[in-house]
Amino acid sequence: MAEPRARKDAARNREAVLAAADALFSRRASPEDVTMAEVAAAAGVGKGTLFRAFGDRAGLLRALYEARLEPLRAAIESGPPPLGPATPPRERVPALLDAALCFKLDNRSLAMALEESGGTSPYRTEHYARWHAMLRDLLERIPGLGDGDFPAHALLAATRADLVEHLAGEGRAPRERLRERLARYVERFLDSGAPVER
Amino acid sequence: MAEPRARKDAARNREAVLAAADALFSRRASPEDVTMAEVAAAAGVGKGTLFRAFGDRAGLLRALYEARLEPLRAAIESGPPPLGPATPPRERVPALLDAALCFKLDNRSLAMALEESGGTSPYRTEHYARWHAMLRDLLERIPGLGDGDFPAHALLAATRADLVEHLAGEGRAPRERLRERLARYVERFLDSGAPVER
DNA sequence: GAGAATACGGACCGAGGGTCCGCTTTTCAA
DNA sequence: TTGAAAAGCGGACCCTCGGTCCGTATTCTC
Repeated sequence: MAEPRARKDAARNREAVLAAADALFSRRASPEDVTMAEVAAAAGVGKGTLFRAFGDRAGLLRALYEARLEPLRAAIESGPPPLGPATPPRERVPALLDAALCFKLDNRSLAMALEESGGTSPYRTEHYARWHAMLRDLLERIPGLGDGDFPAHALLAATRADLVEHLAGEGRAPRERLRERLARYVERFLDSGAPVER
Repeated sequence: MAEPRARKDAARNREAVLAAADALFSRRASPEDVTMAEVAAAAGVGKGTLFRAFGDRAGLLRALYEARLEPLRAAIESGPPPLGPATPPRERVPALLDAALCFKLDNRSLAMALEESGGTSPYRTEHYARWHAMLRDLLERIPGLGDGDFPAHALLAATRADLVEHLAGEGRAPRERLRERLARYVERFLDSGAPVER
């Protein structure tokens, strides 16, 4: 369990790789054509080092993703409203989905690489489980909506990386327009079933 | 433009490949581990033939998918209600989405292979464009719902192959339960915004 | 400062998608 | 019917890429 603490050259190289990969994925259009050898070269490191540090391609992607996700995660777990835990579910759900969308917009190629690129299903990751569980719980706390499990999946599916890419890529729809459209969609769903107000 | 008509051995081989691939993809758990060489071998054909007939892996997948989709497509374009064109939008939308879900359930590995496996975005395919356009138009014909473009994407996203696989795979949720959950979700969306009746 | 532990890196491997080209089959016009 | 050009065949071959291996270099510990 306890990590025996990394040697300092190992730590340095790990950071170098992370930085290099980060840069490469931002620069390149398609995540497919960033090769592991390239990442290693860009980081000034051998392939062996890269693979020892991250296990395999998926591991590198996951580490990168997790790193970029960190601030958002913090904001959700202990930040101020509307993302933080003090927000009532009815407002927090749209806020979370908006945040997810923005994250995908800001990290398009990386998100694509992780969610789509072969082999590993995006639904089997730990962070998807977190998002889904949180959303499900919030939904079930909103009166009038019943079971939140499927809706949570369905709403998250509306923010999937390749859909976002499809809608935002090539200068199709500007960021704000997309956010608005998603917001309207979510709102419509939340308003249904519970004609509480008005 | 005009296809110069295929030679008969070419036609025969094309069918053989299609059949072999169909069988292989049904048999195998993950689409990833059906190799092109394998397909060729199973069809009793050389790799060259396979690639000449379908261009590349994605082409083969597309052709297979299109073939399996054909009956459904016919039912939608000219069949009886609730899928056919005579159905009023309010009932046709749920019917279409249910049909999409069932199709994914019945063709899990193939759908996974096509939608997910690297390179080509599932959103750039011609058949996605058809589904989306149809759904969008229907939605916009339902009073009270405004722009149907994004909702059409979002609703279709709820039937994506890997999500379906995630929910149905490993004997998690039985077919009927999934259909019901999707139906409820769609219904909730359609009921909102337009408190027409009641 | 010595020895053990750990990490380095790039040569190497295997798999799989895709191509090439000499040979066979089909087609079609005479 | 026939013969030659067009179309197709197939599997050896190539190349890229993820991943491994191992002799060498660096770091840690005492």
